[in-house]
Amino acid sequence: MPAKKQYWLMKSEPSVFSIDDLKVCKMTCWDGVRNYQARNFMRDEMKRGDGVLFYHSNAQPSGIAGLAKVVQEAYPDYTAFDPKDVHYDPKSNPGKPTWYMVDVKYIKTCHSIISLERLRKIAGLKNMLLLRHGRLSVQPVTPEEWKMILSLSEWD
DNA sequence: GCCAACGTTGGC
DNA sequence: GCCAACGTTGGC
Repeated sequence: MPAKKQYWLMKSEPSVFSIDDLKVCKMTCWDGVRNYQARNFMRDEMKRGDGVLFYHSNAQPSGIAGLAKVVQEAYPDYTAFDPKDVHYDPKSNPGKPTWYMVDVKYIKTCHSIISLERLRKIAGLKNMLLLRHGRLSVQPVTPEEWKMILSLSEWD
């Protein structure tokens, strides 16, 4: 019996990497996460097949832009070892990696962005981590929240 | 282990 | 570009 499907929200600045970029390349490694809480979710809990809400941060407007799914479970984020990479971490050690990433695959795009402003107005989402701990870049989403958010938009 | 200084995220 | 929230660092 397969493990129960879990759900996540992952943030990206669309000026760096947007849902349209993911649509074009179909799949990407989610590199550059340098926060321990976010790392722990990716490394310890994300499983192949889990659903991902692709969130645009620092955007006009910020909000949920599309859906993706986890296709490869955590492995070391090699950008941490590359001095030329913007996400280089001089303290990390290839023999004992600090940072991990997963691979995610494009599923579909929101007809129009589900803005943060709109999410805040929905009673059933009051306890969503996104609305309570704004800065966490990888965070769990409950099945109820997932279902409710999917019902808020048409999807291409 | 405390906490001030500092850096980063991300909404606006 | 501003700045609040909050994570990290390092002196003690």
